[in-house]
Amino acid sequence: MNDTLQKPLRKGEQTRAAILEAALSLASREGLEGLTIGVLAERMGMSKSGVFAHFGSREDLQIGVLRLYHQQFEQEVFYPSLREPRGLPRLESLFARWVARVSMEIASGCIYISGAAEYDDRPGAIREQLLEMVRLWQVALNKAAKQAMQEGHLSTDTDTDQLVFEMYGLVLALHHDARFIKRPGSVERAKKGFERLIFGLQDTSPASSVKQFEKKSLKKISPTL
Amino acid sequence: MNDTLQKPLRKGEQTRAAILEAALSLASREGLEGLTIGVLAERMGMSKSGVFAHFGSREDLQIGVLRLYHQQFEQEVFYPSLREPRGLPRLESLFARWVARVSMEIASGCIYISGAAEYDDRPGAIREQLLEMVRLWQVALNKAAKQAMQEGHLSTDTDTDQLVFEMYGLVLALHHDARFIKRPGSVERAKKGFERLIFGLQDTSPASSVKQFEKKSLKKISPTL
DNA sequence: TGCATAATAGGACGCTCGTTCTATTTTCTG
DNA sequence: CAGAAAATAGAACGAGCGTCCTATTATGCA
Repeated sequence: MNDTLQKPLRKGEQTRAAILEAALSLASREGLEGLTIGVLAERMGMSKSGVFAHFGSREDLQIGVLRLYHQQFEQEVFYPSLREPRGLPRLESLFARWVARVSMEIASGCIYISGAAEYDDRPGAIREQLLEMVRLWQVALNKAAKQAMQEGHLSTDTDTDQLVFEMYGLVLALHHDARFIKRPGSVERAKKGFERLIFGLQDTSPASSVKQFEKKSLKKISPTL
Repeated sequence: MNDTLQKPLRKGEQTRAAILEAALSLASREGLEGLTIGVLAERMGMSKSGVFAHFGSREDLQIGVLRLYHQQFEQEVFYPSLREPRGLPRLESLFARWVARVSMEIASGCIYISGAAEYDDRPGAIREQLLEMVRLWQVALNKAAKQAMQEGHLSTDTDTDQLVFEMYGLVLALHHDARFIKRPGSVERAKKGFERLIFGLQDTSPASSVKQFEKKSLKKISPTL
């Protein structure tokens, strides 16, 4: 069998990408489960079958949307924070960028969060995909927290699982209050909660005073997010 | 016009109540938007139209479910806590009973929380009804927190809005981790988070030491929830 | 420039949904 | 117990859904 069909054709992938972007925008507002091929086609100015042909099924389309969101999340939140020095600065950057993204998404919605509610106990490939991404993100936060411990920025007996749990809670509360209740000031509350969370866990022993100072100055280097 | 038709007939209201209970159970699992008259009828062993006749529309059915849930929530969480002395004991009771209820709902789901995600920005009567209930609950928490301040159980400069925000975050994180990720230990994390939250806000001034003692002993009077 | 092939349109399918209409059964009451 | 009224069943509707099939159009390479 000859494998001569290697180069992907341009037009196809191009529209496929455009469809995925529109689908992401739609799914952010209506939920992944509310994403419908008919509406998507209408928004794209295409026929239903024309849109459909780019994906084997609706489920594949939804998973595509999920992957696109994950990619954007990595690009906007995760990777930039890796440029911060490991320890508290990086952890703070992860949280700050996360909050910044969610607060920009107030008008549309975070798919990690809305998806978690939609696929609570609806088994299938979509749930698996979403679960993997959320787990990955929590693991990344946990790792950053552990490094902050090792660097002496956090108390050595810090329960990092607990810390990540509470960080997640703050962002969930932000999403809830800002998006559902439409209450202003939620972003500030999330940030304030994080400060309180970290402040209670900071290593205040004399041995770590130098590193505390390091952290403070690092904060000045990396400006507001 | 004579108003002779006053007494409501028994059978009708009876089945209506039974339908609402089944609908609540269904909506807890599938979401309010996933609640379907066909499935509900099947579960009730009735015809679709038979079920439908008890409600003017699907929306009315959904609002009925919402009201039933609210009623149960009040009965299980709110009213029993009012029997606790005002201040920190009552606030603690509200949170503990709230957590207890949500952790019992892990298999089914809390409609306040899942509903908030579903009706993020889907306008209509259902959203309004849900919003009113959630607001009411947050106001109740806020009031309890303010009373705890007045009683001297919490520091006088406590930001009660912030406190409620973080309490809500803890429960949202519990719901998220337990129900979506299916991670064990989430209930303990929520409780631990609350302890940390309160501990940092307790009034530790000498003048309030008596009230602190009162609080401690009161805790012994009202046993585990 | 031609031609294989990819991309898209159009229509039809079976299904489920909420809702309505009409007929039948059940329930309560005078 | 009879008869009015309420409760329920059954069938049908129009709409929207995902999906499939078959043309038709557009694309990119020889």
